[in-house]
Amino acid sequence: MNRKYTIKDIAALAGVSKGTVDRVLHKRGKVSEAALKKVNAILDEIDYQPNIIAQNLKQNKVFHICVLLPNPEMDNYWKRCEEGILNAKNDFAAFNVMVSIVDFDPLSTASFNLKHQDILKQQPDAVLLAPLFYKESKSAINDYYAHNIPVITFNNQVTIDAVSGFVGQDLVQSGRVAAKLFESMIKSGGLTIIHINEDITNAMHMQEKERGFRAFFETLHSQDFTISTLQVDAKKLHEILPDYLNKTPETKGLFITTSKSHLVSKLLEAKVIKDLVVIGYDLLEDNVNYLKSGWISYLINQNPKHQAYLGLNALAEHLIYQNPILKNKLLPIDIINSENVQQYLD
Amino acid sequence: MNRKYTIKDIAALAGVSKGTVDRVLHKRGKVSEAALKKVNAILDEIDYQPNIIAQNLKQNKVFHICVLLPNPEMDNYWKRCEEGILNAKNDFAAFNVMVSIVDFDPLSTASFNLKHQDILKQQPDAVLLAPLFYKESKSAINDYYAHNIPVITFNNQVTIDAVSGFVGQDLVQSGRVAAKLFESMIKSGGLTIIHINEDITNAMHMQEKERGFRAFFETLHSQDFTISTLQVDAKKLHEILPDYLNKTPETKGLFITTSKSHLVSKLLEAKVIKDLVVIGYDLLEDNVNYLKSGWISYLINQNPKHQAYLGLNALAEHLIYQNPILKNKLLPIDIINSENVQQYLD
DNA sequence: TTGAAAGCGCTAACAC
DNA sequence: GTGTTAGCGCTTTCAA
Repeated sequence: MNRKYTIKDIAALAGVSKGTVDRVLHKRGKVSEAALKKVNAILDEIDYQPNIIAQNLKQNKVFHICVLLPNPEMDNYWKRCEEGILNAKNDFAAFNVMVSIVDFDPLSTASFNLKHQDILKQQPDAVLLAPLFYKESKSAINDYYAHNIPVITFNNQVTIDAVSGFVGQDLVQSGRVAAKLFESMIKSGGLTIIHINEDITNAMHMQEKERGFRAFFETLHSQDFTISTLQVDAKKLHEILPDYLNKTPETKGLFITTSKSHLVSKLLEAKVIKDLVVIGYDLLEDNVNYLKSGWISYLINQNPKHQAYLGLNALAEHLIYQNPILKNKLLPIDIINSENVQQYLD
Repeated sequence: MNRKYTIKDIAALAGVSKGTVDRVLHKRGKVSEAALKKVNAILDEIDYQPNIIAQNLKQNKVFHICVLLPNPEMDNYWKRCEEGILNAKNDFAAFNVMVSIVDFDPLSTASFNLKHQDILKQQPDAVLLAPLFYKESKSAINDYYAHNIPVITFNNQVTIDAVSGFVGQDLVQSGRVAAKLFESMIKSGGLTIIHINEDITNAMHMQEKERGFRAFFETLHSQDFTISTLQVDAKKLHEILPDYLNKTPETKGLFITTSKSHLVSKLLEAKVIKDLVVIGYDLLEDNVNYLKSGWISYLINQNPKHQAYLGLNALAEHLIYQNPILKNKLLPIDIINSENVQQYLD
């Protein structure tokens, strides 16, 4: 009674062979009206759950998933993504899922295109993609679609029907989270959104965060806050920022829309500019250190590791179990301070 | 070349039969010196990974896990645990893992003992346990240990060697997180820790949170804050709290150590007592509503659903794959405000 | 001490 | 149209 029904059971109950049951279940091959009825009658009564283990064993297929990822050596952020991918790879090794990471130069669209072609040639069963470059990614996704290869994107969203799913965060909402944190710490004054450009790949990210941030204060209808935006190149930060702060003494908070808040904190520390609330993104080592020493008040965790893990996970389960792929998997926007950071690092 | 080695391959390479390979791999049965050497020589050269799918299929075992849980109808908190359990149950249904939830009355140790005996009689393969009552839980865990049944506890920690593992949060650290949040919002004044007792089962929880909270301010070495503790019965809150606040006008913040912060907010709302920072626990519906309307500043998420899910997950993977059980799995201490609450509810 | 063979549940090729 | 059968990788029983 504990045992689950098998096709053998059903065959016996319906008075037909296992083959016929299989044909009914999967609507493959020809089945007579009479047999169809008998089998369906049994299926209606019992709760048949196919044994996926046996299914998998029989198929004995090797699934191949490619991951198109910015070179993890270039940026700690992608390193953490890689960790998530390796975790998932490990989890599914027993299910004959092979994972190859193909990395491209995050500063070069040419490199992206090249590596994309490499993957296409390999004819993988599915692709996980960090779509850094909007136009190129769109074109790549269409290529995969044409080859019937499901694609999940993570980190950056590319709105295109050819993509099977997305794993990431609501960036507009993430701007609102930062805004709310400022509002809880500061009663009034100037808040400056700082976009630190190292390359152009984050442009969309930064814009959406700014949008959410400003929207929050607009709905507040408060005259107490003034919001400004400062767009600055990472290399020029050390000249521009101190100057800016001198000219705007009413500034009480800095919202850094990328993971480079440690650059800002380093400057503030060097010039001993205290009493500024700094909120940034991502648990990079430098950021965490400044969080612990108080130069950064909060970090918002984009959870790159988990994003990548979930993306690969979804693809693997899709291939193995035919699980449908969620169109949009939005992860929580984690608020991190010096006291809860440790558990997020593990 | 993509295919993995099978015992058949090894048998062929070593010039023995599959049976012998199996005996060597699992050290079962008698194997001649010569055969042992040959097989081991092959095993040293290749990277053999047993096919867990086939292993599982062959064993065709149904695993039975019992969950001893406070009745989910009594408290929304346990309801969320139940959801996590059902999720995990669903995930492992394909692997012949059966999960039975056995609920006890969270106000009665007698009920706990009774249900524990019920489970013992069922002789499950593993047990997930919410050890509400310290003494009784300890005794129950010892019983399971005597029957060689692995036990994972969640939510409450019971320090005893007979337990296989624990999934939960560092409660002392969680008190520190709350303290840090207050410190970021309030420059000086009185902070009151409120323990709302409905029953005695949370006593340990509350004490540890208080310990972390006070420790944070002690290491601050600041004279700006005074910390007090208020222990109050839920039914008497409406008389005692307003009185207390009247007598201590310096009070700037309330730290509610249980999930009952909505009771406090309800009172503050009714009496229109604003400008008090309230921090509480858990994403119960009432709490979330007060968070959104601003009567609660932050909630700390204990993530009961995920705790239960991970506990069951660990037991299932232990039974299926013989995965070792982590002694202590500490979950992140999530900081929730009105802007990031949504994603945590999904 | 060892090999051969059956069988877990399912699929697919093959007779009839 | 339908039943039979072989086989996925592994375990286990049974002879030898």
